[in-house]
Amino acid sequence: MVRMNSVNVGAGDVSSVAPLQRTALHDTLVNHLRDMIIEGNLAPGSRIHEGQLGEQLGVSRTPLREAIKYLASEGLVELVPSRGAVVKRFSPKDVEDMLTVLQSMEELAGRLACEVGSAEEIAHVRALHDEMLDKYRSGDRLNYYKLNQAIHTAIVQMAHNATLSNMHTTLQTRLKRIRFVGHEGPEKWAAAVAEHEEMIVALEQRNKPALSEALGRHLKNAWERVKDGV
Amino acid sequence: MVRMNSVNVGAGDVSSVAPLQRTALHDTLVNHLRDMIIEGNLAPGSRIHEGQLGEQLGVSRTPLREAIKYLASEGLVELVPSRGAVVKRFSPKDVEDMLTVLQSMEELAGRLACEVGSAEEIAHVRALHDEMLDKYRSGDRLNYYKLNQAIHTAIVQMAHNATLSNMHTTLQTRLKRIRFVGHEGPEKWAAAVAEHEEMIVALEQRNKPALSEALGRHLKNAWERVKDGV
DNA sequence: ATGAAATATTCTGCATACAGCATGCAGTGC
DNA sequence: GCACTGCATGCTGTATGCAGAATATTTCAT
Repeated sequence: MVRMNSVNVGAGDVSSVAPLQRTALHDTLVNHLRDMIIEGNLAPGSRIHEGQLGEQLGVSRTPLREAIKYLASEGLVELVPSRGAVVKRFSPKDVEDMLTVLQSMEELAGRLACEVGSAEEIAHVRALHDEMLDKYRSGDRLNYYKLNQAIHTAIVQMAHNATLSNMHTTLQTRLKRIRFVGHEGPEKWAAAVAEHEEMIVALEQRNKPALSEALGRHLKNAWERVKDGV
Repeated sequence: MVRMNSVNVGAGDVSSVAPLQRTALHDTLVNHLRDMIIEGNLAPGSRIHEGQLGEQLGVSRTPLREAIKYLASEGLVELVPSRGAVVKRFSPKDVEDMLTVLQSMEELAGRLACEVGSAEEIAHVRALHDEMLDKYRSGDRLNYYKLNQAIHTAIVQMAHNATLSNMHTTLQTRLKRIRFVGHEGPEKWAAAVAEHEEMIVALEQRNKPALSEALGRHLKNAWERVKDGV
C-alpha cells in the first residue's frame, strides 16, 4: 500500500525529473522570428512572405501565421489587410519615445526594488555587475552587453511586478535591434560603466531616489550614445 | 509607368472615398473576444474551446486561433501547450501591479503633455472634462465612466508618444474588466471629480509637477476604491 | 513607343482535413 | 474493493486546399 508512484518522491530523489518543457511550433517560431528581426535577417520595412519563409523554415503557413499575429501584438511587425505582414520600421523618434518609456519604467522599478528587493537579489545583481566589470576589463563587448541587459532585467525583476517586467522586456527586445548597432567609444563606455557602479551602490544602500536617478540618467545617456546611429 | 490608380488622389478631393476599411476576420475576432472577456462572457480561468466557440461565432478555427495568439501576447489569455488557451485570471496583486505601472505611465504622460501638448488639445481635454461634469451632475455613471477614460486617454495621447499610448491602452483595457466592477460611493465619486478638476487646471497651466502629482494621486485613490472589490 | 486595359500569376485569408496528445472510462488483476 | 492498464473520445496543433484580392505581365490602342 505504499504509494510511491507518479509522485516526484521516488527513490533517488528525482528532483530533476522536470515537467519536460514542451514547446508548440508557433511558440518556437515566435522566438525564431524575433531573433531574425533583431539580427536583421528580416529587414525593416520588408514584407514577410508566408509561403517562402515557411518553406525556408520547414513549417507550414498556419503556425507561421500564428506566430506573426503574436509578434504583431508585440509591435515588431505590422499587419496590413490583404497584404500580409511587414517588419516594422522604427523612426528615430520612435526609438526616442521607447527609450523615454523605458527610462520611466526603470526609474519606477528602481524605487520598487529598493523597497521590496531581497538581500539575495541585491547580492545577485552585484555579482552580475562584478562579472560585467570583468568583461569590460577584458574588452569582451558581446558578453558585456549581455550582462548589461541582464543587470537591468534583474533590477526590474526585483520590483516583483509582473506587468512591469513584461512590458520592460518587450521594450528591451524592440530596442535590441537598435542598440545592437550602437557602438560607443572607449570614453563613453567608461562612463556607462561608472553609471552602473553608481546604480549598484545606490541599490545596496536601498537609496530610492539615487537609484532611480542613476537609472534614468543612464538611459538618457544611452540615447545620446545611439541617436546618431539611428 | 505612372501608376496612379488605386491611390487616394482621385478627382474632386473626395476625402471620404474611404480607404474602404478592409477588416480581416482575425482582426474583428480580436476585438470581439476582447469584449467578451471584458464583459465576462468568457470567464477568467475558463478554457477556450476552439471548435465550440468557432461554431458559435460562425467562423473556422484558423482565424480564431490567430486572434487568440494575438490576445495572448496582449496578456488577456494564457497559452497552455497541448491544452489550448485559458482566460487569464488576475489576482489582487496583479491588479495593484498594473495600476502601479499605469500610474507611472500617466505621470510621465502628464509631464510630456505639459511640454508638447498643443493649445487645441488642451482645450479638447477641457471640453471632455466639462462634458463629464454634466454626466456627473445628472448621475449618468456609464457615460461618466466613458468620458473619464477618454480624458485619461486624451492626456496620454497629448504626450505624442506612440509606445506610451499603446501600452497605456493595453493596461487600461485589462483593467476595464476590473474597474467595471468597482462601484464607488457618492463621496468617493465626488472626490474623483475633484481630482479631475485639479488635473485640468494643472494641464491648462502646463504645470508639470502638479499635473503629474494629480494624475498619480488619482490612480492611487482609484486603487483604494476598487481594491476591496477585487 | 507609350499608356492603359486585360490577363496571368502570386499571395493572403479562411476553411477543412489529418495526426498526435490529453483525458475519461471501462476492464483486469490483485 | 482498489489501483492500474489499455482503449475510446475529444481537442489541440499542423498541414493542405481553395477562393478572392493584389500585383506583375502582356496585349492592344493611340
